[in-house]
Amino acid sequence: MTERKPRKDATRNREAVFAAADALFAGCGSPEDVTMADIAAAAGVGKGTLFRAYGDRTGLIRALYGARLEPVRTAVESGPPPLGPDTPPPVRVPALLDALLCLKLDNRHLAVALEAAGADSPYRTEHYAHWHALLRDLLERIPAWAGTGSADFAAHALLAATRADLVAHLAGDGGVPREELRARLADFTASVLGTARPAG
Amino acid sequence: MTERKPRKDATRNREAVFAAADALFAGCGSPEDVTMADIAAAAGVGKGTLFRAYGDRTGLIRALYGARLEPVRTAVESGPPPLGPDTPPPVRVPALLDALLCLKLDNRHLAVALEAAGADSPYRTEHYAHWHALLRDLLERIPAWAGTGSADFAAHALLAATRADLVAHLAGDGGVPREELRARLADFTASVLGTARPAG
DNA sequence: TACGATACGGACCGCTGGTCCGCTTCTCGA
DNA sequence: TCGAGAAGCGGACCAGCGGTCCGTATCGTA
Repeated sequence: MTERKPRKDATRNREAVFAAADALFAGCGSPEDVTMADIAAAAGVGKGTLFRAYGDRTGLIRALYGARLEPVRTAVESGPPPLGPDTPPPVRVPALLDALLCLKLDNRHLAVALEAAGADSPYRTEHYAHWHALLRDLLERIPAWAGTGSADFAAHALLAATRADLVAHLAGDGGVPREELRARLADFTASVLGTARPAG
Repeated sequence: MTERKPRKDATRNREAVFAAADALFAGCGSPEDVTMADIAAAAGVGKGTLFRAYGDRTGLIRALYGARLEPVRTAVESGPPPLGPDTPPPVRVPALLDALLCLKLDNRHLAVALEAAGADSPYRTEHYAHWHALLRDLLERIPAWAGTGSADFAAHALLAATRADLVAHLAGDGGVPREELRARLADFTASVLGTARPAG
C-alpha cells in the first residue's frame, strides 16, 4: 500500500488540463477538431504532462464525461424518487432514460467524443454495462417484460434510443427543441413499457 | 455529356480492390486494423489507384456496403410481401427491421466500418435518411402512432436498435445466436407497435 | 505502328496520438 | 534554512495514418 500524495503542481496542471479540455470540446463543432496538442497548449502545459495525467485521449474524455455523469449516478443509486431506488420500475425506467437523455443533451460534445473514442465500441465500457444491467433488472420487474427473456435486448434497444450521436443529430442538426425531444422519448418509452400513451 | 468508357485495366483494378477490401474487412476483427495501404497491397495495386477508384476510405467502404445493401433495397422498393410495398404497415415494419438486422449480422465488419468511418455521424448519410423516411411513413399509418408527432422519433429509435456496433456486440462478443437476436428484435418491435406479444 | 489519352504506383506530405529524456521544481528530513 | 533526491515537466521526436502528385507505363485508336 504505497499511497503517495501527488505534488502540488501536478494536481494544478491536472485541473488546468481538465478545464481546458472541457472548454475546447464544448467550443468546437466536432470532437475530432480538438487535438491533444491543442488541449495541452490551451492548458499551458506540455503534451507529456497531459498524457501523464490521463494516459491517453480516451482516458481524458472518460474523466471529463465521468465528472458530469457522477451526480446522475449518485441520484440513481441513492437519491429520492423518481430516479432513486425507492421507485416502482414503471416510473423509474422512463425517469432513468430521461435523465440520460438530458445528460447527453447538456454534454453533447463529450458524449459524442466518448462514444467515438471508445476504442472499438461504446458497448465495452463499464459505464454501459452498469446502465444496461440496471435497466434490464427493472424491466424484468415489469409484467409486460418479466420472464420473456427479451428484457435484456429491450434494455439495449432503449439505451440505443439515447445514443449520443442520435441525440446530437436531432438536437443539433435537426433543431429539435429539448422539451420536445424529451416528450418524444417519453412517448417511445411508454409504448415499450405498455404504459398508456395519449391518443393520437 | 462526355461519357467515356473506362479502360480495361481500370475496371480490372477496381474489382481487384473491391475484392481485396471485402476479404480484408471480413477477416480482421476491427475495421481500424485494415489500412488503405494494406488493401492496395492485397489487391496488388498502388495506393494511387485505390484512391482514384473510390475517392477516399469512406467511399470505398460505402461501395462495399452498398453492394450488399442493394438487394435488400430493391426487395423493399419493388419486391413481394412482407418486404415489398404491398404489405400492411404493421407487418412491413417488423419485416423491414428484421431485414436490416440480418444484413448487419451478415456484414458486421462492413456495417461497423461504415458507421465508424461515416465522417462525423452515421445520421448524415443518405442511406439513413432513406430508411428513416420510409419507416416514419409506415409508422404514421399505424393507428397507435398516427398523428402523435412521435412517429419520427420512434423511427429513429427503432433503427437505433439495429445499430451495427450493437448488433456486432451482441452477436460477436455476447455470443447471442442469430435466430435469438431476430426473435428479440421482433419482440421489441411488436411492443413498440402495440402488437400482441407472447405472454411471459 | 505510332501517338495521345488514360491510368499506374510508390515516394512523398501533413497531421495525428503517443513516447522519451535532459532539465526544472517540489518535498521533506536534518 | 538548506540541500539531496524524488517527482514532474515539456517539447523535440517517432511511427503510422489517410491522402496527393507526377514521371512513367499501358491502353485504345487510326
